[in-house]
Amino acid sequence: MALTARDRLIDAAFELFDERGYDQTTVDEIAARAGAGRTTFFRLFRAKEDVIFPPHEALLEAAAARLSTATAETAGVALTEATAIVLEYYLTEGRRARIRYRLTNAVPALRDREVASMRQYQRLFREFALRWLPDTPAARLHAELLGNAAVTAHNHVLRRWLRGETEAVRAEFADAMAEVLRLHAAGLGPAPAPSTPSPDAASVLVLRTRKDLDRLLPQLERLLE
Amino acid sequence: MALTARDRLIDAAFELFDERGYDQTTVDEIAARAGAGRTTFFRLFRAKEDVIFPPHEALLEAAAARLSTATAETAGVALTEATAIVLEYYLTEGRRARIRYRLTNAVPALRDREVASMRQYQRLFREFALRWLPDTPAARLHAELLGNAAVTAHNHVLRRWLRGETEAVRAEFADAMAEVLRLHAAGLGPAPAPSTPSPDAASVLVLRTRKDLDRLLPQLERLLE
DNA sequence: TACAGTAACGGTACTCAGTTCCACCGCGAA
DNA sequence: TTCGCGGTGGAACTGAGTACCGTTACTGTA
Repeated sequence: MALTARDRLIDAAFELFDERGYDQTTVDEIAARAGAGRTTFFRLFRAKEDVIFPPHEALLEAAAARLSTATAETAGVALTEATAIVLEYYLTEGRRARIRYRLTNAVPALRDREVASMRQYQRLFREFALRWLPDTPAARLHAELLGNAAVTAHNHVLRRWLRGETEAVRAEFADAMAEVLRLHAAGLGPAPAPSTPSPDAASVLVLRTRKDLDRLLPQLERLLE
Repeated sequence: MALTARDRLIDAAFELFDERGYDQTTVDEIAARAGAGRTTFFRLFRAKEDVIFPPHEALLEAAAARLSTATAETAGVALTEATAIVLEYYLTEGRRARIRYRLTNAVPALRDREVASMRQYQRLFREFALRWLPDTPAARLHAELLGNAAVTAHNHVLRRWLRGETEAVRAEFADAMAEVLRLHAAGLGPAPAPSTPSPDAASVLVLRTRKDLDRLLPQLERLLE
């Protein structure tokens, strides 16, 4: 099966933006290289900028679906994993994520769009946090802070990876989210301090191979003594 | 002294946007009502959107100036007051702040611009927080979280005021910033919360006791094989 | 096979934001 | 007066985004 027009347009856009830069590329040129018409481009993408951004609608839906299964006890894990869905998408993008990162740093319009799209996730997470909180002004502030903190942790770790500062993205993200949840522990759900970690907590470990475990075990035993 | 062309353009823009809406108003119409030319508009404002937004450059400078006087002991107060400078500007705007709030809620392009401009403050506050923190990955995350939290607290309270949900903006903002600083106390300045464990690997693995490790180890080994 | 309905496609022309170039005006200095 | 010179506005241009419309390709139906 041949690539869809949508895929061809995305390919063409990344190629051209990478070669000449964003402002130096017109929508006509993208459409031409993709063998499509201008009209088709704007039917498939609301604006020129949209062609290089992740499918945030789909990611938002996936994240919302993950959140919908949470209980008060697993809220922290759910938030972590919902955020991880977005992170995983970026990780699968490889080369494109790097091109986009360079472009968003260079072109103000793209950076603005990127920043603005984060707002959607913040809202989703805020509404999620509000489920477990009383309807008070203080709680609404807490919910907003937590939602923004989750997105901040995500972006922070993602940017480190995009800059080549780390390979252990998933581990760092788990660390960052754990820290976020610890900071906001007072405001969300039952405090994680008590000695019964939920069974889902294992998913936060981000150990991928047996070697990871061997490496971490000595540290763990020392810390837990 | 007559109003400057800049002031007349701002007045005209608020009037027209308020009367007809943002998309239904062209730059030519704004310039015409202000008795100026199109060229003058674009010399004074980089884009159509900019004409209704606060002078963020000046506010950023003022905030930075306030921050520059801080010591490690007064960092929290400095951050609060620097953020308050921005809040105070909005409070002096009165009617215009309300018009802008309605417009930014209705017009995606304006909301995006508004969100993007917040990023400047986040960066300023992050750099400020980094002054008092060691140069470690964990500290950089803390700095970013704190910077974003300060902006979040500001926006949260400001929006409540814009929606008419409160008159006690300054008091609520002080409360919110106090809460933010309390949450991030572990990461900034002298910690008022004594017994908080430092963020280590231990906080990620929700293991709290040696017994937890013994219990989970068999499962882990099985999973990782 | 022919035909009708429908959905996607692509071309054309339009509006308007933003840029560039240039001519003009007022004003102070030599 | 004449020479700059900063501020101004007009005119033309590029390109994003929209509206309209004719054409093509793919369905199901007779």
